[in-house]
Amino acid sequence: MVHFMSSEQTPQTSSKRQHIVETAYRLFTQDGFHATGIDRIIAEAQVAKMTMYRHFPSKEGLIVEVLDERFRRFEEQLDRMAALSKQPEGMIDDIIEWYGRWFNRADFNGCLFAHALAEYSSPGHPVFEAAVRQKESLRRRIVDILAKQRMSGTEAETASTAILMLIEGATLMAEMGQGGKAIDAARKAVSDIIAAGSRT
Amino acid sequence: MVHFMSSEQTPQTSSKRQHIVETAYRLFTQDGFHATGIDRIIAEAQVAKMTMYRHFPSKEGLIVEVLDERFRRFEEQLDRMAALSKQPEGMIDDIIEWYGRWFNRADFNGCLFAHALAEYSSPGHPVFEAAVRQKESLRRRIVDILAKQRMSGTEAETASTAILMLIEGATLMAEMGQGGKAIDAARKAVSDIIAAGSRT
DNA sequence: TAGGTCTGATACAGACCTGTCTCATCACCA
DNA sequence: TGGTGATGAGACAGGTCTGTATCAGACCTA
Repeated sequence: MVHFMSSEQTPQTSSKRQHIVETAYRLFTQDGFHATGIDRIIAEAQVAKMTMYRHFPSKEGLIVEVLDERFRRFEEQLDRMAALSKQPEGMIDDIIEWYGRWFNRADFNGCLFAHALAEYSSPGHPVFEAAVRQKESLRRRIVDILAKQRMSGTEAETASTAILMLIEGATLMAEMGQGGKAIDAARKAVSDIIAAGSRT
Repeated sequence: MVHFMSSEQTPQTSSKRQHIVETAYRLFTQDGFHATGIDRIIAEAQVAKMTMYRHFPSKEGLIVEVLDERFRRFEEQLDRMAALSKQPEGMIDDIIEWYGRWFNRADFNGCLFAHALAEYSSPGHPVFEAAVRQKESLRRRIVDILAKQRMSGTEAETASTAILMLIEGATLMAEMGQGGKAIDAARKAVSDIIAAGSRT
């Protein structure tokens, strides 16, 4: 019964592989992508270099996998949050508060996807595309929530863009140590935007 | 008449020095800070390595100088814009449109200050601090404009934070090729926020 | 026990990194 | 003309980078 490492995702993911991804995530978040070397990752993950290169084709491949893995977790958490709240009215506020709690975590260090855009800014680059996926998905979720609140399609497109921008801007402010103020302002701005959009 | 290179800013800035700063700015913007090596900068600026190291203490010092220089240009342009428009009512819209024109430039590649925060995320780091200066200055300008529109102090603090977040978020969206949509949404959101703030 | 797989450890190649040093040359100015 | 400072060119040191190769041992399963 010969079995090769099936490409991409194995049903039962190797624990070594997962550990490498988690360590890389932590280091990429702390120090950035270019500033974090493979040697550092394998040292802190306590695996051999060849173990890492057997699981990932290259550092770039590892970065994409880290982003995709974080994207999956992001989706799971938002799905869970959506399942909990019954009516759509408070869901955007819930997302804002969820970001606020994230900002207060000791290991918060900005949005890894936004940082990936900063370091790999070429459209078409696998890292760039992985980052864009997350931003597009978040905006799509906001559009759906606004639609459930009976906002019209064109209004929801515009409002969701504004709300996404507020979230991204708030994350940037949180990197500068002003997360609390940012969340307060975002909460109020979202309320103003939705009120204006529903008033039409 | 012996004259040393006076520290920091010489009245008549060396043209070599300025050329290095401009080349470094272009490369840092295109490829990021860590991904851009000194060798590349001096090759494209067509100066010797020692010329660069005589003008700047280190790569980090060059980065800070590039950011500070861009910050000065940023301030100058906003000052000029403020001097042109007579009444404060349209000034925030002017800033939004100004960002919109920037997004459409061929050499647009996101905000260098935001990228600096992504790559140097430690508070206290000179690069980090240089980036924070620009964001704080922009918010301060918005506060002043809102105050001139007779918005109350506490309202203006919150609204300016929201508007800054919209601008930063719009810049991120523009990096993903959605600058037009972002500007439209920002324009409307700013209008909603100011209307709600003034209605109080 | 035997064979195959995964892993750790480590050396290595080749490139690139920052920063220093030397030396020849050029421009300017007294 | 002679001196002075700025510059160009390039070697160099010492480190780090990504990625590959090799070999010995651990582990599991037939």
